[in-house]
Amino acid sequence: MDEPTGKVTLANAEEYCPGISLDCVIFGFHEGSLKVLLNKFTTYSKWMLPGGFIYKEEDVDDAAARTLVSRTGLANVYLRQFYLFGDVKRTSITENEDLMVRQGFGLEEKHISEWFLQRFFSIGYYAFVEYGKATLQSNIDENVTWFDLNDIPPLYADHNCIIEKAISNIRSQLNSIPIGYELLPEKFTLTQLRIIYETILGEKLDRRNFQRKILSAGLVCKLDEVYKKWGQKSSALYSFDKQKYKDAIKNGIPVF
Amino acid sequence: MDEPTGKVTLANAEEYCPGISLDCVIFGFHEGSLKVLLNKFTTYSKWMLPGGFIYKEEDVDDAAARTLVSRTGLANVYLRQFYLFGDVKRTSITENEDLMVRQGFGLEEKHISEWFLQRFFSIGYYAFVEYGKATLQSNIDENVTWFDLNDIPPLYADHNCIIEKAISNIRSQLNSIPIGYELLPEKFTLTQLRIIYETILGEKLDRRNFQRKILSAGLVCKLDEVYKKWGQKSSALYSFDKQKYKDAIKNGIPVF
DNA sequence: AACAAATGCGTCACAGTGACGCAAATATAC
DNA sequence: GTATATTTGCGTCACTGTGACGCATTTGTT
Repeated sequence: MDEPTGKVTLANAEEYCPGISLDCVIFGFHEGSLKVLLNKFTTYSKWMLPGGFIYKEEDVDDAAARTLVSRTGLANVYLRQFYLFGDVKRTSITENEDLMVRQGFGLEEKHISEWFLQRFFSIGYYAFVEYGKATLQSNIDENVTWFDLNDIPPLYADHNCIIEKAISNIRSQLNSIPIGYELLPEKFTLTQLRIIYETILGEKLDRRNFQRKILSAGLVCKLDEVYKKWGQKSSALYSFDKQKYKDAIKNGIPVF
Repeated sequence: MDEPTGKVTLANAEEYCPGISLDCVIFGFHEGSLKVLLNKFTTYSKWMLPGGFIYKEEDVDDAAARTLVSRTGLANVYLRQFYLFGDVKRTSITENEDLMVRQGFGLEEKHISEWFLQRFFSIGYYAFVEYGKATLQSNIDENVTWFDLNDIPPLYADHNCIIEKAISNIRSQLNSIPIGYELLPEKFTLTQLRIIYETILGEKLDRRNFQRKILSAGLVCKLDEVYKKWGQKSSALYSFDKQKYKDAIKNGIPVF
């Protein structure tokens, strides 16, 4: 399984589709690096991807959006299904037994253990959110925190693999994914945008060539303001042209 | 649900993961056009994508490969998962009731109807097979036939949408998918290869530019033989360089 | 014999790309 | 205060890939 939202979830197992869950790789950008949102049950040792189950009369995309709202408070977020993880060994029964017991259930509670300890499929989604707008919904049962993408601990089940797969998926489609538009605040510098691309691609990009390419795409426009304070020379701020962005998405024109 | 392999399947429902199935969009190339493999129960009116269920201790990829073997006799085929179809309304209960009755089951048979008439997820796979090597496994209960991609009838459930989604998916990744290598026989003409790309892209390509581009990729090599008989002038035959092809896949170099 | 269709080979202009140069602005070290 | 490192803004240059298209040749059809 992958990620109930507290003890209620397991107890209400019969409301959900059996044997299937979803996990979200939620990306944010802050202080020059990409972040991923993770959560952890206070009773359990490992961090997990924010996930959830699917109600019996609920579309999968809706379930994913619900999962996102429940962790970040954000709706209408860029959210895409990218893979179904369906190997038998992707979850471990002993790991799930441990989790179940720590959540306060006895292994002899058949209606729960039969539901929870079976083989689970998980639908992978990735999302881009504006870091500053997300309000992390931690509570007594669950911690929710951003982790630097370069500093992810060993996670529950195959969740490390799910993150890897999300990134390789994004990388291969980077030309048509509006990653910067979704991750950055309204005003941003081209260096910030470039770092996002460099992180996903895993390589340095030439600053001057990157700038030329971005500007020639015509989706960003230079503002009069400048961004000071950080490093050395003050740099120009840019903003996305929302209309041209919508046209680009609609017409399938490469975003980058 | 999507496609049992005869009456046995429904009767043995408890062997499979509930609520989830898989469907394969199997492409072939013959006589200048792309084909898709469809099958139909002799007792039922609509054609379907070849699909199947997943055994409780079986990886999803293995289940997809098993489905492919059962319809074409082919193993080790290029086969990729591309999407999970998870909308509540993707199947219709009345349509499935009809199918179930025509398969010889009564709606009052609870263990079957509860399993079969519930909401179903379906995992989409696409495959490329060499048309001439596939041996279609029709039998008394089921017909298996190639359909021209431009001549697909209205199918069971959302299977027309699944085909559309497969094509749009392939189109967006055409640069890194070895579609020609998998679909064509060992010796082929560049015109055949070009038709495949034109069909997927839905547009005409300039013959001379296409040829230049393919040859510059270095994955095909010209043979001494020529292909006669078809139209007018005899054309040169080409063949894929298997070693360079493997390197290209391994190193992630664009295939086209 | 004229014509249509397909192939093989080539040209040409243009846009995009990678690599890199250099001056100006700003913070830190001495 | 001066030197140095870092980052930004603007530009150059050579090369490649691409789209558009020309034209002779081969072969089947009328």
